[in-house]
Amino acid sequence: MPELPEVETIKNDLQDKIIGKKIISVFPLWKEIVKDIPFDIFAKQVEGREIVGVERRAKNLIIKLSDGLNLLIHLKMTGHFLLAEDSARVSDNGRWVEAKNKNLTEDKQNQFIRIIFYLSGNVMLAMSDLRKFAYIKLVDDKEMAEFLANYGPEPFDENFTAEKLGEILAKKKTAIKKVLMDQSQVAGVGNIYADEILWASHVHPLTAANKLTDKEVEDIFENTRKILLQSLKNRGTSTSDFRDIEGRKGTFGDLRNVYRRTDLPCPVCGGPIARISIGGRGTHFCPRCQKEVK
DNA sequence: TGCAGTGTTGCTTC
DNA sequence: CGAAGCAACACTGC
Repeated sequence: MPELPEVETIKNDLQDKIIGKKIISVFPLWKEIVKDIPFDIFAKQVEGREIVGVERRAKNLIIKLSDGLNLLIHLKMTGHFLLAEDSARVSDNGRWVEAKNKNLTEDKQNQFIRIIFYLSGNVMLAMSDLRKFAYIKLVDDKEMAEFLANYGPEPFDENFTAEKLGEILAKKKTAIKKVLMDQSQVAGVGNIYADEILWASHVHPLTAANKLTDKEVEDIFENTRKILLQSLKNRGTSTSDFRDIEGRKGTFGDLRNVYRRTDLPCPVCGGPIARISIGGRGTHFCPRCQKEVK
């Protein structure tokens, strides 16, 4: 589940590897990954363009192309990129075949390649996505700006403060867990980090957002930054599908305290972690440490 | 073995 | 209009 730290990891790696390269050609293994326009039109539009930047906003990855066009990419749950340098080729079943990149395909998660970009300098950029939820859209700068305007503040934006978060939460009377995961309120937090942030803040996930004390809001704000940064330093969470552009797993999963730890002991009090469903999502918390529901 | 669970977003329904 | 529910999909685990 690529959330902020996972998409940021991909962004950073891609910035080092693909900026300045030209898209020579695009090879589809599943054409429908490109939304809104036919694949052939898409291919014609992007071929020959230079990659001039890579950015992230919320969980979106944006690959900026020359002359104001952008690849707007959402990885949804199982999407990830794989980059291969030198003489890589692809077989018609979507698997990398050249020996140099064999380590990438031995991992089952890497075997669902849907599209490949052949770049200048013998670089091949593939997008893998087991569940076919991920998409690529071709948008110009104006459409991009309009789309991104729907999102809430970025956790690491210097203008985002505990006070700003407090103003957002005061307007919502639903469960804090839902608000944290709502991309139009706060950008980049998904199920894994919402559970971890609330545990670290000693806040029960069902607590109404507008009933939180100033102290709790401050804790949630601080822990959001702290946990996302810690995960970023660990190159994300790979408890299931996430891989970086070299096919490697992130290590934050080893550091998690509650997410997917149902019935295991809480690292602080030793009591069993509980699992409930909030908004249809599995939610993990410690009933002793996160007691109060207001 | 069949079927519930998994998770993000956006569309539909209330 | 806000909020809840579900579909999109494919694989895993019980």
